[in-house]
Amino acid sequence: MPCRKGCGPQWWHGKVKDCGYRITAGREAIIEALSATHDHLSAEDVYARIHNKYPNVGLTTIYRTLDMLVNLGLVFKFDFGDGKARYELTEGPKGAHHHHHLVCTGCKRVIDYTDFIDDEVELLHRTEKCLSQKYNFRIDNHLIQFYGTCTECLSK
Amino acid sequence: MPCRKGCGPQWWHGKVKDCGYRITAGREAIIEALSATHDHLSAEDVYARIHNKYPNVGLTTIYRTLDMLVNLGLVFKFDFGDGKARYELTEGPKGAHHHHHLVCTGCKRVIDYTDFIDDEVELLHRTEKCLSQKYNFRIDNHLIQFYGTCTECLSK
DNA sequence: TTAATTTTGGAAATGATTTCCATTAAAAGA
DNA sequence: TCTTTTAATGGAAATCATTTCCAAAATTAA
Ligand SMILES: [Mn+2]
Ligand SMILES: [Mn+2]
Ligand SMILES: [Zn+2]
Ligand SMILES: [Zn+2]
Repeated sequence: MPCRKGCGPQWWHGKVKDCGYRITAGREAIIEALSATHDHLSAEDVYARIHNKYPNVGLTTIYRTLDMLVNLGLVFKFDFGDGKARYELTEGPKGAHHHHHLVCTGCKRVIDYTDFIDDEVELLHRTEKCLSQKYNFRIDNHLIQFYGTCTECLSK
Repeated sequence: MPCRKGCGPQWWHGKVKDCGYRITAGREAIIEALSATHDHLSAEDVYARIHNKYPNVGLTTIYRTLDMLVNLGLVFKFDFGDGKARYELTEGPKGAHHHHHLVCTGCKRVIDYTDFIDDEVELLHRTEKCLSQKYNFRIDNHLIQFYGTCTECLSK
């Protein structure tokens, strides 16, 4: 018998519980917000998107939870140069959507791209293997970003 | 006749002047500090290294100058996750020393590496060409970083 | 020199993130 | 279900890197 809609065990519950953390309404809400978009949300963005449905989740909890999720590897934290940290799920319920970023230094807009992603990842893995050996450094993940000026900013 | 030691026109003067900026003692001091190391200095680090020789250069000037240098493309600004921005010359008087970074998420130590750098740069350029066309985005530079745990942190 | 303009440092403001701590809620057992 | 243990919470206050302001100083051009 299937559970009622929205009550089923979520794909991420395992990892959270395995690490000794509890499943709470706030945490559900935060992951729900991140799952619902491809945007790169700041902590306040998350707060704004959650607040109607979960008025009793405070900003502090959001910072704390995002931090926890980053440590668990469920969320990536980025600095796109606009003065606030931005977050994105590493993978959704449907699986990974591996991509890198194009960052406009003018307006701070961010574009996800996947072109050449396989080549990039392949090279990165090769490099990782070499580096981790040479420096005895355990590599968990990588970051690739291109910086420049977006269409909108160019036409000004 | 050669100029007195330390008084010669510096490699970076051209770019600064061309952009209408003046050459000042503070600016000399800041570039001097960055030139003297491969470390990734924060604004306060620069202040500390300069303060003896140039006691009248304030922290505000350092922030302002670093910002200017980043805009001129003479300096890179990084976020290695320790809560403060870190800076590094894009190229020294001897020319470019293109490298990428290995960042320890434990202790925030940063390792410069150049292994596979040519392959990386070649692939990045190929990708850049494609992306700039596809998204009509002018790409100025790129960032590659690997995150993980360094030797010291591993042995604990 | 003088005048016009940029640069400056220090104090104060800003704003994202953290810290504190008394209260609440989740989970595990009885 | 009730109880006990322990983790999680939110709101106020603190933190601290960076910015903003502005009158004074330095630089450049005339
Ligand atoms: Mn993205
Ligand atoms: Mn470096
Ligand atoms: Zn833009
Ligand atoms: Zn380390």
